[in-house]
Amino acid sequence: MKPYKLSPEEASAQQLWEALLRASLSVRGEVRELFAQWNLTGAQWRVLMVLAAAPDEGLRQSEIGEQMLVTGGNVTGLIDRLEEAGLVCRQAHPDDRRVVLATLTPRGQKVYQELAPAFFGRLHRVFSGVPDSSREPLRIALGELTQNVQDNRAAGACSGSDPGGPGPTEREDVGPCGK
Amino acid sequence: MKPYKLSPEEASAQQLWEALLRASLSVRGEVRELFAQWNLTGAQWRVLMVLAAAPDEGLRQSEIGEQMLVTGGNVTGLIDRLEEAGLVCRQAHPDDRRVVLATLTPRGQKVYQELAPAFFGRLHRVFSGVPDSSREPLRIALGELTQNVQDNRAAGACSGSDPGGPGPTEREDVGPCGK
DNA sequence: CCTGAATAGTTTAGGTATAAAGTAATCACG
DNA sequence: CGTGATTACTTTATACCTAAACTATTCAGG
Repeated sequence: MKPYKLSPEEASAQQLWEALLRASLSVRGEVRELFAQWNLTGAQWRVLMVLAAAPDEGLRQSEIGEQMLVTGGNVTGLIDRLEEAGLVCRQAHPDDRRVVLATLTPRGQKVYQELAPAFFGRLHRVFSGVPDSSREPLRIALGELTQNVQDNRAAGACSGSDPGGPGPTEREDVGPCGK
Repeated sequence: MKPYKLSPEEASAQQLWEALLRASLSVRGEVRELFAQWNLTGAQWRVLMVLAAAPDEGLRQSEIGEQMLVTGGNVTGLIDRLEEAGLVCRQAHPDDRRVVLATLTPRGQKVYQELAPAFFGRLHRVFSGVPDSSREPLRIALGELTQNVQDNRAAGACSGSDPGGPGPTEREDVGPCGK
């Protein structure tokens, strides 16, 4: 198995990506159990946070999706479950009947208020190993990375900056185990 | 809606977590379309990478799960689909009949060899905005963060370092929309 | 007004992920 | 040897997430 020799820059990018992925997976796992105590999931908590920071009239589902970087179909399901749990409520937009405005119910606000200290406290402990002096640079670097990806995406959508043709898309004639 | 006043350290942790999450989500999205051209997903590609770097006899499913930071049940499904696609093959362990060894089929090796340059190249472009001088510190910081989480988890499992009692776990008496 | 394009949300199909329960094989030890 | 605990994997139930197709509404011109 010749292991595809990476160039130095590619290797560095790969290591960075691996580290980024593992870090985010680890933190995700670390806070998951906390949410479980409130019968919540990470995604549901994220919706609560977004709505808690939103104006009183609430947010469109599309706005929630943008802030969470998830698709509209996903938001539909998320709000479905939160509505069923009585934490969020859908209201019709007064001027545009296509739009759904989501707001926290009193119950949702209560859950947010109660869980917030535990959540942010846990997060504080998780990140306690990162020295104060490293936090700003780290945050900046991650923000620039995110921005970079989004810019590349916007640019690549118009100009054909991807010369390589697409790979084989079919997958018939499945061979047996290689031995 | 009083917005739960965060302490400065909590706010800094929250910003870091938000930046980390958004960065990893962005990169994930960026490479997704590349995999789609090969009828692959990000998770499936990750399995191929792990197996490509593995010894010839292959890896146990549990080892794959450890490297990917996912549960065993997840690995079962992943390997199921890759096996069905003819990219991976399950073999019995010669000495321990509980163990399944997963290896790349010739077809799987071929797909890996073909997709690797495109993948690492795209990754290189994604991370091109991160200056060389920042990469090592960034990687180190992310690695320490991951380590920190895992240590905390191991420690917290034994000693009761989590004083706060669990929150309300029930969710009946759902109230109507708060207006 | 009418019609076609755009927009907001929902639905559907399929892959990803967990926790928890279940099955089969191995191991430890009396 | 046999039995209970452990280990490796699978199964089940549920939630997350995407892309793509669909519905309903609004908007822009003619």
